[in-house]
Amino acid sequence: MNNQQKTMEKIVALCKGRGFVFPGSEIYGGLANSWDYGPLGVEMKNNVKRAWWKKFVQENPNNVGLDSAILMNSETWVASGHVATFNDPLIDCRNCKMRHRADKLVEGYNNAQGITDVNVEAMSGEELVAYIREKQIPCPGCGKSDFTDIRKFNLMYKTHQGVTEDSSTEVYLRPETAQGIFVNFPNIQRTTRRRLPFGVCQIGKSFRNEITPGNFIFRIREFEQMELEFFCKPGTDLEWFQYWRSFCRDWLTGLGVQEKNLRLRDHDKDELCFYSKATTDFEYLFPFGWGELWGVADRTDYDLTQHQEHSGQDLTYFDQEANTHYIPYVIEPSLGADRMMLALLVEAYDEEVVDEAKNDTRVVMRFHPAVAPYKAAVLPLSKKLGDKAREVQQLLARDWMVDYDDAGSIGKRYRREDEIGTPYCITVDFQTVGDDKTPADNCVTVRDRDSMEQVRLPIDQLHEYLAEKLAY
RNA sequence: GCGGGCGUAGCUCAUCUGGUAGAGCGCCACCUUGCCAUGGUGGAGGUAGCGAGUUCGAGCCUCGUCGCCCGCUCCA
Repeated sequence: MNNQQKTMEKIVALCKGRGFVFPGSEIYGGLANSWDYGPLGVEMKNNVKRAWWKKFVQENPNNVGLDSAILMNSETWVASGHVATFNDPLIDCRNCKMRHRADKLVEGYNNAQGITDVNVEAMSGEELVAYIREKQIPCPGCGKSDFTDIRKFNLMYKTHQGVTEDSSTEVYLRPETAQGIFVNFPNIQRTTRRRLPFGVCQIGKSFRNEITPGNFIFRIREFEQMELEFFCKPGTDLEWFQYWRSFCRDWLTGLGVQEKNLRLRDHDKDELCFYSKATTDFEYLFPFGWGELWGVADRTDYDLTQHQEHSGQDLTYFDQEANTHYIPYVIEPSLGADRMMLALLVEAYDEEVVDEAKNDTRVVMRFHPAVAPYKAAVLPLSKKLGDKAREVQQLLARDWMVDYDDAGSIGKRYRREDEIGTPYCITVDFQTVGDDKTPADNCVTVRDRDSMEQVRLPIDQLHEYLAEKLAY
């Protein structure tokens, strides 16, 4: 099955039907583009985050973790540039209803006309509108020049700190987790006594009031990021950029993302953000097309320099060897946890035709064991075997999420587990417990989701067997 | 924000030109010594998004409202 055959409809239906992801606030009619992770979804998401943390923090000698606050001093966002640049002056064409960014409209017009003596970036909203009307700049959509006034769209969520709205301080919900790392750079460097290079990892929610969210959990307004800010000596940054670029790629493929569904796209000079020296987008082939999954950027010393200027604090690093102070350069691999979830859901989705004549297909989620919501399921062949089966489940539950299902035929239960991607099914049968004629053999049958092979082994070897299979 | 579409059981849908809602699947219980959906019996579950109007009567017509989906603008 290729990724175009795995339609978003199928993915969304499976997620809703099995408890991975539900539409947010559903009983009230929903809230556009908000999604809740259900019992299976939260297990899987936790697994994704745990896998990331393991590779990027636990096993990495250079990196440490952080969990900074969502609400930050508003000056943070002035320094980072978000207050200025997360504001888009949008304007609508009254004739064809197309929406444009006013500054881009003027820029495009000036470029076409060869006008170079106008500084668009310095113009206010009123000036932009006046300019557009004076020059009768045409709408790229329909050619007419009949525009509304500018409406400001700030992509940052704003709220108030303090009990009454009017007398309190405006604060923003962070639009990225990165700034929490930058402002803590001196604290972390001092308390961990790290020398460059070192990195700080953080997983957390961010909020962007996107004008157009969509595609299920691909673009949502409340999302979770897994970010690393890797601080290094100026001049070594491009080397580290390459290092993290391939490190990230290995992590993805290690979790089962196929090379053919992944492409690394380097930004050319025009596309680069104002702060960035080099950026690579990791793009995944979603059912709706290629979409950004991971951005690896060389942010230079932009952020720390900005914070040093705005805060008045010294954010330089003292290099013992060179006996000099400097502001480190930063490599930022930034990954969306929700996008990673979606990519893994798409990657795992598979349909098998069991019997063409009967039009019988089954859905199998071929998750990497590390991200599968349940690592195993215990299925007693009969409800009479419930006591023993529960015992087996409890034995394994100390270490893993293990499902238990005794409802319906055994075949139906295998299918249910296949559909939620459980890698191993363990059946307890009458030989396990024995009866009047035959003694108990204390063995269970373990069935592998992908190979469909069955292994019969003693219960006291089960834990060890699974531990080996599930090692990540 | 604009344009288009949609809103009947958990899911997929039916209900002929308006006459007080049905099916399949799923789910649950019991029976079945039963290893890869589709044995048997029984059962739960819908004031047709919400509100108003027209009508003797509205899921079906009209208006409003809420919400969702698709497209566009945007995604330092």
